[in-house]
Amino acid sequence: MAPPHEDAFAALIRKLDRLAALDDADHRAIAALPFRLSTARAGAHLVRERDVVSECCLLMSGYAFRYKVAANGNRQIVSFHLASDILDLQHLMLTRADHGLQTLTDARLAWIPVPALQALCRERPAIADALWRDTLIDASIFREWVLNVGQRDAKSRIAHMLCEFAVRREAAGLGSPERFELPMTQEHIADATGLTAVHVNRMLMAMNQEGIIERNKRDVRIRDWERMRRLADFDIDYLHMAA
Amino acid sequence: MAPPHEDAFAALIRKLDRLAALDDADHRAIAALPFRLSTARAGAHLVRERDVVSECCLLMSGYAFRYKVAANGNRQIVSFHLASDILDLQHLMLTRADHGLQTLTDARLAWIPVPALQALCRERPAIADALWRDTLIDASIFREWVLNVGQRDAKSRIAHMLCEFAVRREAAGLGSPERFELPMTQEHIADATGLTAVHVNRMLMAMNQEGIIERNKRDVRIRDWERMRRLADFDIDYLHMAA
DNA sequence: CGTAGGTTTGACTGATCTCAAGTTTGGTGG
DNA sequence: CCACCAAACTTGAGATCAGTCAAACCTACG
Repeated sequence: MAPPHEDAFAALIRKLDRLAALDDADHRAIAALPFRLSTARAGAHLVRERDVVSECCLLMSGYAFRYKVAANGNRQIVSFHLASDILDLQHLMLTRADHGLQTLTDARLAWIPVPALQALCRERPAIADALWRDTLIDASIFREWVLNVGQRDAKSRIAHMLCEFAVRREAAGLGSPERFELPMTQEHIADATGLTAVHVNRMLMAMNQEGIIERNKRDVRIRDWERMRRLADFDIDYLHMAA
Repeated sequence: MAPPHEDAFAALIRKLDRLAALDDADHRAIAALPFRLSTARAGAHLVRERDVVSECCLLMSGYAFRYKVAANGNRQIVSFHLASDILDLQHLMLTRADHGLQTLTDARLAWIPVPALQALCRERPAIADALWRDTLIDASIFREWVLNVGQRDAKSRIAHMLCEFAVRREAAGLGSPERFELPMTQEHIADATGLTAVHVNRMLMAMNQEGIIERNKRDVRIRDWERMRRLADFDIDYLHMAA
């Protein structure tokens, strides 16, 4: 196996290539970024709300999520992340974290100093464009989540979350969207959709019985993607993958 | 009264000044931006979902909102905007609109060509920083809205929306946060909080009776800001106004 | 093989929605 | 200036989706 940081920076470069027109000098500049490697166990807290952050975190393997906590103690997960995602890119400009960041599974991470990223943006405008674009897509996903949590019924919300996960996973080269293993518990799904774990369970059971998905614990197979897409009201445009 | 575009660009410059350290050359570059003025009546559609957009829209006076529509016909408002906000700054990088944009009141608008803004960002990095920062704060607000709609009960959601409106209004120099006139109907509030207009009405009546607010139609006075803040679970940090 | 975390199921509760009707208000044309 | 109209607001009664509480069941891991 190749040194882990080569792998991940390669994945990052592939991803940024899709976001803007990068040339060889851009690729070299990314590969030359300073970083600090670390590993984290499942459930590890990487950033806590209100922390002052001076590094951005590149997820090299595993899964993570961002969340906020309400005064009543309820947790809202605001996004899920997978390998090659830069978590908390907003700390390029906003130093105080407005949300927490936690791993879902064991993970490998590369921490990149914010000043190095800022310098990179100054020197390589195409990279700045790609990163800015990435944060704008992030925002588009949040808008879709506001819609999801605000206007769809329980079953559709869960279906939508699953569709998004399946599609992003595929886009990151992590395998087929038709069948995959969920890294999150039903409680995570509940906190991401504004439901309770009990109700998430009931809805998953129902989707199973209706023949839309086939499920064994965390293992999910989407049996009828078109019905799933309709149930979820899933329109891929908000992910801005093309154009 | 001064020519309207001088007013509004002045307000924009003041706002961007708060987001990054701009110098006189930056100010002049902003003032020199090409633009097209227009006016719109209340309820006018400025951008529709899926439109290909080649101008960014600066709101010079009045109020507007962004929204998405679910397959079941439900509308989710994802943000409210007021004078000096740049609406749809994401179109700097994402050409296809993933949501609609509509006025709440009569409004004056300045449309700035995207290529002019992109050139400005290349030439004046401090302005690029300010605009990027603005879009990141936008995203932070969306995260807070996901939390609001996903985890708070009806009364808190509405209170939170009102707190945010009051604070942003004041920050834009539009008057006191203790008393103001709402530009939106109870139906707009409902669509922003994931509730029905009927229930919004009941909750507003309740807040009235509890002495938290005093209300006459659209006119709102917050009688007890501290109780309001607690009810809303409103923590201003997510607006990233300082630092 | 014991245990903790995760999943599943059941019975009951309740916050919010739906439907429906009545009231108020602001704007418009006569 | 007034009368009218449509939109917005208010109120009530009943329905429902999702929450709560509680217990049982798995199963991976130490």
